[in-house]
Amino acid sequence: MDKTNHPKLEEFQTKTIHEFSKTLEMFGLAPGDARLFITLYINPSPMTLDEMSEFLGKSKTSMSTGIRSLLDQGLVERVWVKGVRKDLYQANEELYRSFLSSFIENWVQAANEHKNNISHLQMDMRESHRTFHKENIAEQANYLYERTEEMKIFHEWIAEAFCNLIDSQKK
Amino acid sequence: MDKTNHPKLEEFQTKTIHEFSKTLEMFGLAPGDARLFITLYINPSPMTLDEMSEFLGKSKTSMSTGIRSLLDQGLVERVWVKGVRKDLYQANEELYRSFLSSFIENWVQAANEHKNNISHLQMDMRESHRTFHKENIAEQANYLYERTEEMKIFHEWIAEAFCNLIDSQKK
DNA sequence: TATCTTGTACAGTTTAAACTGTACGTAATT
DNA sequence: AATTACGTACAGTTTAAACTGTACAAGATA
Repeated sequence: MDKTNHPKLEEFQTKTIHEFSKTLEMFGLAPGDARLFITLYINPSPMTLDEMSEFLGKSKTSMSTGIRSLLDQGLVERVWVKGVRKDLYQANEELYRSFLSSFIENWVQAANEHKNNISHLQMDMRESHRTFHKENIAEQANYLYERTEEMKIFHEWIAEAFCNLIDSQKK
Repeated sequence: MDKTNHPKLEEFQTKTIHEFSKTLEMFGLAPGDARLFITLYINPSPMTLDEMSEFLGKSKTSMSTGIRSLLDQGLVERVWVKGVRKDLYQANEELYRSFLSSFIENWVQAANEHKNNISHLQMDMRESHRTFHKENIAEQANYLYERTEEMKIFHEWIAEAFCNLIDSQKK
């Protein structure tokens, strides 16, 4: 990490990565991506793929795909330094904002989407209502329908709760 | 699912499972566990391992380990029906409560734990402060320390935000 | 223009997770 | 007491994810 490094410092860096990684993984970030992100996060200056590769002891290809993934999630940004040919990357400033937009906003969006999909399912089910009644499986069908209704409410609650979380951070 | 079933109904059940599973997976539930949980959730009566096995098309062993996992997470409960030899299981009532206690409470706990671990790391780092200064890596070491400080605040925020989420549901 | 560098696509490999079938301990049935 | 039924431990298999090395395209350098 950076050019020179010291075994004791590196130990702390590794431990920090290990510890903080657990939290990010908890929220769905892949372990490898988490380690890569934190590596950038705790390094004072932007890093090249080769530097990351050396520090994490993984191939350059892994770093390339990992960085791509982090870029897509908005957790990392590319940085330009004139005179430097290699690509340089750094962790986006402000952990909260990154976290919020990368995870929580995605959850809200996904919750709404899944809810809509369930609504469409319900429409299809209503169309089959007569058939179910004829075949004497109305009980099961109705039960399923009730449950999908609960799922919709659940999704609404998720979306609302996490929206509030976003607002509470903005202020 | 139950004794008799109908292709059309089964199709809806499968689709419901597929759809709702995405949401539960988003919060860290393993795909297999999610499907199993939802199977129980949408079935009007408690199910045996054999019934789950047949419905999901997976081995009985898988069901056994899956159920164990769901029991540990408090998402499923065993149910007694006199005269029935086989173990019967059903999804815990109230999606919210299950969800809250199984996921969010765990997150809060984990966030606090990780924060404590980082605090301990910081103590160790302070002890190495002189060494770092001597070896001219004070800048990197200080930067790392600053970042761990931010991580602690981040963890506090996580814990608080999710605690509020729990409270907002209780009322 | 010819030569190096750098990032990434791709195929192949390693590693880990999910799943299955058999075999056995325990408890119910006869 | 003998037999059957049930759940799960365990070993082995299949499947998917993570990772690597080579090769190549695009851009910089000379």
